[in-house]
Amino acid sequence: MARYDPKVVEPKWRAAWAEAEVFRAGTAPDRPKYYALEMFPYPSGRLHVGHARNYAMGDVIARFKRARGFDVLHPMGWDAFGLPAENAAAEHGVEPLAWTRDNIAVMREELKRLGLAIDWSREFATCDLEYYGRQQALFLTLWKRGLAYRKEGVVNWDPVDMTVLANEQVIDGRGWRSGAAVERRKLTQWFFRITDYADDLLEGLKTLDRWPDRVRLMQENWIGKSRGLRLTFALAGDGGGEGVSVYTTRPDTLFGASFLAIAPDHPLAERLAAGDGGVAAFIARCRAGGTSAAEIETAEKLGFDTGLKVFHPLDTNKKLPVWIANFVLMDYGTGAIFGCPAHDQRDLDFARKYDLPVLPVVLPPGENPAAFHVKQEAYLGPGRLYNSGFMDGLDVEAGKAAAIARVEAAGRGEGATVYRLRDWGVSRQRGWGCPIPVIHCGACGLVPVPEADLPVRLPEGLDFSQPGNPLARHSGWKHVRCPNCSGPAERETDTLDTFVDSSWYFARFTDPWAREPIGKTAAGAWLPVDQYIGGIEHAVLHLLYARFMTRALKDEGLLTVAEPFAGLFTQGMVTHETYRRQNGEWVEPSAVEVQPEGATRRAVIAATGEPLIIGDSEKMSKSKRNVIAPAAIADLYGIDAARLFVLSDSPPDRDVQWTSAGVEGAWRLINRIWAEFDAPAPGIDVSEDQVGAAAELRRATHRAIKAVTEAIEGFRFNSAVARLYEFVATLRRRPADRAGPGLLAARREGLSALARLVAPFAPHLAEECWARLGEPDMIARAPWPDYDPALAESDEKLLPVQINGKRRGEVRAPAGASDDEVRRLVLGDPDLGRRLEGLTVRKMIVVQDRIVNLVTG
RNA sequence: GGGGACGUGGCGGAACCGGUAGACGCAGCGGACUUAAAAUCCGUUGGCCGCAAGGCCGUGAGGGUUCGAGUCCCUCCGUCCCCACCA
Repeated sequence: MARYDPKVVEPKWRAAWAEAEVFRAGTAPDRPKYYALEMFPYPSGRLHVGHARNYAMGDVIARFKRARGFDVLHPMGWDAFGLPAENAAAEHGVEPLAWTRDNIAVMREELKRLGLAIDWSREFATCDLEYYGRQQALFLTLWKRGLAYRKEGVVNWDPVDMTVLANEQVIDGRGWRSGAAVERRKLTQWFFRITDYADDLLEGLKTLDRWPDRVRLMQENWIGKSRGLRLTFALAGDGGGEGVSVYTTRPDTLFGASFLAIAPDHPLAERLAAGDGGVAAFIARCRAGGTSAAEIETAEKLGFDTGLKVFHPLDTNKKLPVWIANFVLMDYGTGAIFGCPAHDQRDLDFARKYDLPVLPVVLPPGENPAAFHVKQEAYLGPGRLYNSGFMDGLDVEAGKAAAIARVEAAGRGEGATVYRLRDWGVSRQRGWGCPIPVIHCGACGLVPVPEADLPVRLPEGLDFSQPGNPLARHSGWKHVRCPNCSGPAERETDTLDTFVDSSWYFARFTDPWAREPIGKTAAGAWLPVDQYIGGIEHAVLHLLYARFMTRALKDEGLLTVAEPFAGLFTQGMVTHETYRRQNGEWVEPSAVEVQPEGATRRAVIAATGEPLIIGDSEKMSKSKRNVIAPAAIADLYGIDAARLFVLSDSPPDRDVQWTSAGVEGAWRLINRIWAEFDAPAPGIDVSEDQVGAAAELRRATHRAIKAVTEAIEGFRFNSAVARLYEFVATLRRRPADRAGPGLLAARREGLSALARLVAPFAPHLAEECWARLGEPDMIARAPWPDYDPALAESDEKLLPVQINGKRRGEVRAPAGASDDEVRRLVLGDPDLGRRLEGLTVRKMIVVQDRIVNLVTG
């Protein structure tokens, strides 16, 4: 009996797959298409088992669908622009391109070692000129369509690194890399007009029935649609102009307004600041405030009374003061609010601080108008309007409608829909990204780089040693002639946010050889992605940007679908225990020995015996030194064991804790499976009834096929692996292989099914088993086993019998037995009869093939 | 502050539609093989009572609906995630 040796078997089959190009997509036009995709990795340098789990999941789907008769597209590439390469360049003086290419080379080999069913012929990196050059063409397309534009906006500015930071790069008000307090700065930046699609993106969520509810909800909240009233308050006195436009979702509380508040960035505030040092100083004070959650939580409400007054739009006898307030945001609504302190907590806090009137206008049910007062808590609940003129007596909803109607009739405003979603700022002051293909000409303004001059190539030899944008510092690159007037001009030195790179790569994969950015025929044939797999951390940003880009490209006629990802699965992480020395230094798991000690365990450094502190199981990270590399596992047990383990121990959308004992369990399974194929005929139990044994084995086989198939389809890989364990245990019991053609055939059927059921999880092992069965072709090309539903069911059921809901016995009944049959069996059962002595059966509930419950009086 | 998810043995988890709670794995315990150990194999393992047959309890806590609740409803406790001065 030959021991299974993954070190020999695994490379052999990987070479065979590559040689035969089994995973090449688009080779079977008669088959339906299936596009399986995992979010492509950032080439950070090393693969860890978290990657392995992510790609193993996609691989199970890809291999399963291939076996089920689909022409599967399962590509791989690299999300290759980004900061780590610049950091490496700054710290070690290496070119970002060289650093990235080296990392890709290492990670590609590591990925290949996972034995993934990937069409490697389609591989590309976003830092390839062939990719980002075409992205520049797409940028110009968006610009032409009015979906890209420049505007002055307030951005997160890192004063040390001298660059704009995305919101997600600001952690607790500080730059994630420099640690410097982030400033809010006004800068002219490029934006994508994602807000044009706000409603469409929201509506589209309803069609994504194979997305997790949680992700759809997060996107819905992020888009943040609200219905309300936009109205203008006319300024009293001179200097009035057009008045102040305000947005509210509570027009019903209009009569409770006691002040107007505008954002510090509001044009009116800036106009006032120009002539008043006090205003200017207040605005500066507001800008200094941090944006972290903690700071917002504790931030004091600050206000500045401008001295201006506005008329109440529904009651011109009433004038309201205009304040500048730090809690009003310029980029939501109109950047101005009316304050109704009685029914908004923030307004109330503000009113109490600055001694402004609090007039309740919604009377809670059961309250007396004379007795009801708002003290320190605003009233947000339902009720009847009062103190509200023509709206008195209406409920909140009717009041909203009435107020909107009246304001519209008076020509002072209109019902409006407002979204929380903001346009996507895509400018980055970075040197390692896709250059924005635009030229600034003193005479002609913004000029697109002509198509013939594309791509705009990143220059080599950029200086990353200083903070700021190396493209802007580069001596020659930015100086060009204007394509229009041939006068001296400058290139745009901002590069595109790397989220732009990842918002169309899935379309490029369908035809990476296309001359144009997107090969329309291939994209039309392959998209949408049938199953997309990736981390929950992209629930909003990447997944929303990709949905926007797909819509924009559809409107341009380049794509035929609006939704890029028909199915989405968000996988959990792989975690590992952390170990640290008494002095706090982290120790990597390979140096640690963990021993049981009573009910708990103790960890020591294996070499020295030095005791360690066992920490929580956490996401693998370099800083905590708890990273496990798949290669290390492959050396010990083979990559199939690692694949099996990361898929088996937890549901795929939950985190899984990596343990060496767990991998050893998977390794045991591999050896047990191999033993069945390697030694097909020992172990005889002659006393067994062979006909019965064959039937039982066939039942187990068809049951296993059914269970594993359904588990894979339902993304319950952990359950699928559990069913494999069970099935192998059944085969191992090995009733009698010696004689009886029925039994030998049943066993052969079982082994053939087993190999194919195992194949998505442990593909190398499966190939070896398949070959051992004498199959001439590879299992990678074999069809998924079918099951016979009749065979998967047993013809006799063991029905538990409950008396008053407690299990008290059981009866054997033929499958599908009628209520009456079961009744007779239950009443005729001597054990149950004894239990029912002295009791009257009032009711008998029979659930076919499942359970019986007797209710006694 | 708003929104959401989840609480099941020593551990990871299973139970898909309300129908035998704890599948499968890990760890533990007992045994076989071995001079011995490792590996492997067999058995066993929710708690309590009992020699046994068997009984009682049990899915965070409390209540409800139902013949029947881990699953549905209400209240509470705990953990985690997302968003957040969003008008």
